[in-house]
Amino acid sequence: MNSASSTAFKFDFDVDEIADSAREATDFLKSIAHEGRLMILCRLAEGECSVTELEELLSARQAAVSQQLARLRLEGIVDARREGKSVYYSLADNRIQTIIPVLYEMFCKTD
Amino acid sequence: MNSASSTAFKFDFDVDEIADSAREATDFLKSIAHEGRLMILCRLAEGECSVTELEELLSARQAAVSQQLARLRLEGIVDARREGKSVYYSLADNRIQTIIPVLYEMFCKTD
DNA sequence: TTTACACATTCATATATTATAATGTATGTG
DNA sequence: CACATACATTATAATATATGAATGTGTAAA
Repeated sequence: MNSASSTAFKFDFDVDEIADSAREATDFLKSIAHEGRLMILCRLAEGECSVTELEELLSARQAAVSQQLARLRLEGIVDARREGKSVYYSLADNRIQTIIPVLYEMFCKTD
Repeated sequence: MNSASSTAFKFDFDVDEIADSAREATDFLKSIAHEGRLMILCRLAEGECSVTELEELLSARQAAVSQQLARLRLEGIVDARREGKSVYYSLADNRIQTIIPVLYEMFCKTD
């Protein structure tokens, strides 16, 4: 009697399935739940840009920015493209495009 | 030349302001970026329920559930109401109601 | 090919999060 | 009152995550 989808709650699918989705969702949320990464993603939502520009935007050191970018890259959230000396990053995951406006509405609306 | 809203990016508000919003947003995201907490919030989105029910839903120990609930309570995300022996939790933050359907759409849609 | 720049990676350390176990408190029941 | 149930809190240990310093790599220009 563990993952019984018998009664008790109104979910129309079983608990394991919810748990899987929850896991995916939290992985995603964790990767954007970081001040620097979120700012990077907000910036990238407006179009690709270089590491240097992100470095200035965040007033952070290059290594720190690069590290966050690496994480986002590994998770398939952003893409990197080299052009000359610079590397340009852009969004690779549509879910970011979906959630950014929602967050913007919640936290950046001046009313 | 720190919080210069001079040029360079297309943001129509300055960097400090973005950083503040980003901070608020990431605090919020962090509090929902946890498998157990997210499942709790999904459940509460359907209506209030007791700790025992949550305990069963998550197949987690009471202490663990209580701890996550405490965190959500402290952050003002949920409310608790005592009725007899049981304590019933419910959502106290509209932003949860806003974001849950978005996440559901992203991660739970069976297509 | 040397130098400089733009960026990535590695590693050590600090910090935050989480699970577990033990204990405490409030409520209801016989 | 004695006891069971429902939940909270605390301390602790394990683990994950972030930060910083140093070093490595690829590219371009001289």
